[in-house]
Amino acid sequence: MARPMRADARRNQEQILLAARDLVAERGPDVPLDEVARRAGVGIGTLYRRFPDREALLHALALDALTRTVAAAHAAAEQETDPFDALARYLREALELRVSAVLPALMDVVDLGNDPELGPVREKSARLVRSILDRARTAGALPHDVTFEDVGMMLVRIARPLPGPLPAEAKHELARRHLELFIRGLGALAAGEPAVAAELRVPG
Amino acid sequence: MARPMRADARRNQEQILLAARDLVAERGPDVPLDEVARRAGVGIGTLYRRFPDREALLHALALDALTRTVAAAHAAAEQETDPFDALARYLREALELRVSAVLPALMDVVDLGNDPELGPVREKSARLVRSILDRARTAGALPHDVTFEDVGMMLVRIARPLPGPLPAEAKHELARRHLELFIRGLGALAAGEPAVAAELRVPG
DNA sequence: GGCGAAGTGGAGCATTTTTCTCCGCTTCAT
DNA sequence: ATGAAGCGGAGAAAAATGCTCCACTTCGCC
Repeated sequence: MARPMRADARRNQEQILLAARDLVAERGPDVPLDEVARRAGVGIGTLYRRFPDREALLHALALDALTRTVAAAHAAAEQETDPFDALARYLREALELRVSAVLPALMDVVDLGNDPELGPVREKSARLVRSILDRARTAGALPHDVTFEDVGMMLVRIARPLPGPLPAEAKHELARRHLELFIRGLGALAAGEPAVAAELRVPG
Repeated sequence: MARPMRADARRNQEQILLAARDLVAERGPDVPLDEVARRAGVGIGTLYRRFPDREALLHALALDALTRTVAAAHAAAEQETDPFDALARYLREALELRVSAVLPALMDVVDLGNDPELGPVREKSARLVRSILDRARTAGALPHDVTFEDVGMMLVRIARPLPGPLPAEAKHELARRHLELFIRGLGALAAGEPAVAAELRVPG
């Protein structure tokens, strides 16, 4: 039985993951580990104690991101009655969590699909998000030719911090703005589509 | 008088810029220069002869990208009569040129604004693109609250290659698809807006 | 409030990566 | 045919990064 961690150690571990999340989102999976340690406010030795090497850190980061995605998708589906609102809510929450900036950056390094620990969580999150999308589409709130992959990738594009001199918080504010633009665009496209609902109704 | 370059030297210089363009777009401004040389099909010595250091190369790359942007904006404005078509055409052409992937990557390293050689070209391109946007907006083909910066940044988001295992060409194909989605979204948003044209007409 | 287990930090060595020079050989253009 | 221009890439030098190790500090239990 693993005995519980000491309180300071847990705090440090959380800070490390948080720092890693931001730095990986901004600068990719190769960011020097001593920078992660510095931003987390711990020594490099502490980082290496908790995560024996880069891969261990990135793996933990991926698991964290995926778990939060599942929770966010769940919350959005449960708490919003309107299908389009549920979709919008999920997208906004995913943006705040930075998952769509972190996970793609990890893809080159961690095998999200086949890893025995990450794979199932990833599948679960995909299933949940897919169902949110399907519901929106069935309700006529999403264009028919916009796929799961399209939405996911656009979210990635929007979530990835732009290069440039702006402080990180300003960049994130812009990302929020562009996400709203995207959400509005989806809604407008769906609204302008000729309804095909008739074809879906049971004849007679 | 600088005498003209030997034909093979010119070819090599072009190949180097092309290779740098793709690699900088994909991997940022820190890509190892010998990789650039390899992709260009030249020796590292050749690269260093033409561009004494990394900054010289990136500077040349920026100038090239800006110049092409100006040409593209010009062509779009001249050759399309419909204002929205002109905007769409400019966006598509900018995507093909990779300028919106390359220039932001250079921003951290080259001062596009204040550089005496780059600054003016950049201003010219901004002026042209702004006018394309203004015309589209005046024609009611662009939502009012979507700014020059919004469009530019969304183009950057779409143009930057996503991380992941896909070959570069597949990534670019996806970027094209998402640009079309963006263009359609802009159109749909504008179409759904209450017309304010009345306010702009001369009273009486 | 004392004690041992757990945790910490960062100097510094090892390794890898990247830069850039140098020069003997090749190619172009006249 | 010739010489000026160009080429390539080995390898020395420098920079970036990975990671260990251990003297010191802190926590949490009694």
